[in-house]
Amino acid sequence: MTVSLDTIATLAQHRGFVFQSSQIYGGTRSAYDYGPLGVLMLRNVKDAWWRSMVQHRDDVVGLDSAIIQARQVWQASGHEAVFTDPLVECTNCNQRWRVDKLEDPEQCPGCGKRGTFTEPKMFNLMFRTHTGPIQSDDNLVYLRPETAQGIFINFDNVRRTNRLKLPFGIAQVGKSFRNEITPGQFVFRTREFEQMEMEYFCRPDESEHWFQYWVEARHRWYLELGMNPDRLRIRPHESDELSHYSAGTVDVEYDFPWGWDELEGIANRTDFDLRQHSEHSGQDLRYFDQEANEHFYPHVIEPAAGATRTMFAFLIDAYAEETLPNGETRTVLRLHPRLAPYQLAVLPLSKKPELVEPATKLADDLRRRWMLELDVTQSIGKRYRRQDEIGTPYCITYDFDTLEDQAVTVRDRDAMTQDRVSLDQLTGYLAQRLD
RNA sequence: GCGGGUGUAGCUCAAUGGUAGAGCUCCAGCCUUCCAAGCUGGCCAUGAGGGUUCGAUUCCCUUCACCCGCUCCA
Repeated sequence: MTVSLDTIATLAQHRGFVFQSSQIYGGTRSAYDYGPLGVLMLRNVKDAWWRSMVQHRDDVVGLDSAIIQARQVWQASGHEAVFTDPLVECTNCNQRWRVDKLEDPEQCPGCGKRGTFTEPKMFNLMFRTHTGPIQSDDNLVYLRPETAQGIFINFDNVRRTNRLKLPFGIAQVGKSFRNEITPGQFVFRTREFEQMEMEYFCRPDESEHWFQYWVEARHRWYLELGMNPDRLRIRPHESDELSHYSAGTVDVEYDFPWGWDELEGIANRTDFDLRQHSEHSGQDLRYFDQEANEHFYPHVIEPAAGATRTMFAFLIDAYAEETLPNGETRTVLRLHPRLAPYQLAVLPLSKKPELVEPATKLADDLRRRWMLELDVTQSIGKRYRRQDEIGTPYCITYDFDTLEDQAVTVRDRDAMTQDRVSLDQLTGYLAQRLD
């Protein structure tokens, strides 16, 4: 099932997953706003990541560092230099090139013409602002372009206060900001985005082992949440596309409507960051191994995923249109129950108070445990379709028989089958399927 | 940012230099009651700004946004 970007973007906006930012003013393409369903699903993606990376492990702890950090952080990390690229543009073929990477500064590698370049323009991909109300170069700061550096600069704080021994990891979920030249592909590339990053610190001689370990672990995470294996792949970076800090990187890629593109990068950052911050700050960030009685810089394996684009990929992956026996088409999001915005919908069969009142009580009871929508309007079939389209795994129908037999109908999203379940067994029935 | 294309209700599409229509969706009421039924009514649009004109959604300019390509990246 291949879904077009248009179709999925329309569904997302129509059902309240994602809205274009500043829409009433014409919109800005830098960012998107997450609506009632989107915020639930995005949170579910981040929760699933956090459970897998922090809660279920005894070797990884969490962190939430500041978006505004000292400018020196970005000087030490190399971002201030690397994220500032002078570019020239060829007026003949309209391609753009980094000046420092041109073999011949007069000749366009694209079309081969000479002397067709514009003047170099500076592109700084970091958002700039100022601390304090007075704007000057003295108080220039950047919005973080990645969450990773907040982890590195807290490496010693976290290690010391939590008495951590190698190998161990520090995980963080949060927003980052990059002045991308061209945002696009809906929420895939935006200037404000959310990352899920973990830095795993280990002995240098174990870094290859942990690199392979995390590539495998991260790949499995997507599959366990129901992503189609055929649309997911692991792609090692070529040596010429490695970042300035990386000794090896593989991407986890998804087959998006426009082709394979990156969900997550798993990089071997070596000791680059800790070494840089030690040298720039004057603080000794080496690790002391008591048994070996030696100081050294740990190496770092970094699984860095985009939260917003991961949610987007799950949305695309779950989308299906199918023809029903009666010839109608239904749209259904086959989302993993952990990722679906609502786990349940409670649907009284009729609007009559004798059904709506007890159904509301049932809903209030169930929503203490699961995210749930109560829907009273329109026909039951229409409400099923509505829930299908937003991925709700189970609909609970409260009908006139319920008043007699104290049982409800539980309808399955994917198979469209129905079970009659007595009210006193309902929680167990649902827990078995949802938790 | 550059080149090319496109902007009419939430969606799909009409129409027009002179009061912008429809279907679906959504909401309310009636009826019905397990897979998008029916009837009645209702809400909602020419992306924004400027110009030409007696009058602009229509013509012109600018801008914003979207799509394709280049580029960038989680």
